[in-house]
Amino acid sequence: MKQSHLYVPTLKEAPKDAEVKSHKLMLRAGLIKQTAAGIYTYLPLGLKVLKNIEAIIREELDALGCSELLMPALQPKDLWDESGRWDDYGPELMRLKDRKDREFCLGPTHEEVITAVVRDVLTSYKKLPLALYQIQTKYRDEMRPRFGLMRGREFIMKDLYTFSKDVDDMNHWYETVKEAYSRIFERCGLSTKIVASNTGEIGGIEAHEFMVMSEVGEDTILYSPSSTYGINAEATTLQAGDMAPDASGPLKSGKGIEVGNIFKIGTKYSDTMGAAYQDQEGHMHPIQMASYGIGISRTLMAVVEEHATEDGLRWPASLTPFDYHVLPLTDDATATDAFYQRLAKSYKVLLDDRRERAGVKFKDAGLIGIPRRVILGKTFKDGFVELEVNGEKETLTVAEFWQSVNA
RNA sequence: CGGGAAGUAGCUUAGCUUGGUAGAGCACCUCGUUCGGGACGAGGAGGUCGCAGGUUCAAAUCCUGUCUUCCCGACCA
Repeated sequence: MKQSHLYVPTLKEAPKDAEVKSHKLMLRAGLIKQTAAGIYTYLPLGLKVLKNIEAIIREELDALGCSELLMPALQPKDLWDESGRWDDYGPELMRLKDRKDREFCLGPTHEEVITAVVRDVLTSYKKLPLALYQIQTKYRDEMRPRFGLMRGREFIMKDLYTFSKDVDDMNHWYETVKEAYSRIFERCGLSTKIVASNTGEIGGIEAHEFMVMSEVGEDTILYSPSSTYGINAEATTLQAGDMAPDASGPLKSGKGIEVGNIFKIGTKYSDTMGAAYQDQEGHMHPIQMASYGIGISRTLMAVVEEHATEDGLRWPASLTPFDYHVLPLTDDATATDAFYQRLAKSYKVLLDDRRERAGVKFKDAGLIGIPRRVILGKTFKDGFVELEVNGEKETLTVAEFWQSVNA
């Protein structure tokens, strides 16, 4: 990909609206642009990373036997009346009317829709279990959007719903997805703590959240430094210094970014919306549901927050928008283009073909943070390139370079 | 929603106290010199000073209202 075609509007100075590191950097590196409070445009570079996160999620969930579908963002009030949440949800629900005055909302979550989608079909024990997920834009009319992608009014989320014949099977899915979530975040370069939480607006029996510990996090976490025990402070009367319930030592307190959550819902929606199946004896039972979310746009922000320096992004190999950033500093377009074409056969390559001075290219490359940088400079005509990986620079002959990249 | 702050060119901002019709840096266009870590010089383009009303001979500046954005808090799958 030629940089002149990609639209990467980098900024020397961050807009004054941004305060936290990740927000400033995402604006400066040309990943996002604010469109309204808590509403962002994902620019090409940011979108590429989002797609990489999504690909990891799809791989892990598909491996569990989950299937992807896509539900509408625009949802009729009728469904929310069935569950009772039209009245329960409060002003966070984005409500609107069509030209005939029929009421709708922009979905903050999709329990109602998914239940309506499956209830006519999942009427026999033979069709259970089932696990369906989507990646979709969600809407919440937040009182106070915050910190760029951290808390938006429109954000991208993966939501998964499982349908089970009994509590044991639901519990099995719950544990299986919990493990998959840990793998997903690990592959994204994030270390997460799993903490017990409130079941909140969705309702249900038990819930856990996946937290990335960070000083810009909005949740307060109590955790045991010597075990895996952790709990969201809003779900407990425990305090920092108290003995952990697993007796592993005194609890510590820290801030966390909630990047994922999992809920055992039980039968709240199957009861109110009539999702039931017949067992072998012909008896009716409500379907046991669970739901599982990953804030994809928030995960992007958490990755930036955790990995970036004050001066630039730093992408984990699994998420990087490009494998190589090629910076030609000479006028020999023919030779550099040939080099680029060859490398691009095997890798995702960003070629800085802009007619900019070397300093500008270096600064922008540092901002964008592609892990491997190839500099085609003064000595390129003599058969040398410079390879910079994680700030470590070495000079190679072109032949050595091709050998090293196996291309 | 309570408290605080701020809206002047794409970004950062000066000017506002003491009213006289807008200035800089970066970015952009032209020319020249530069040419490996955000170059320099000269010239140029770009602004309903968030919006509306009021005071005044005159408003970016004073007054009122309103919208927007950010921060703290409360709230929150």
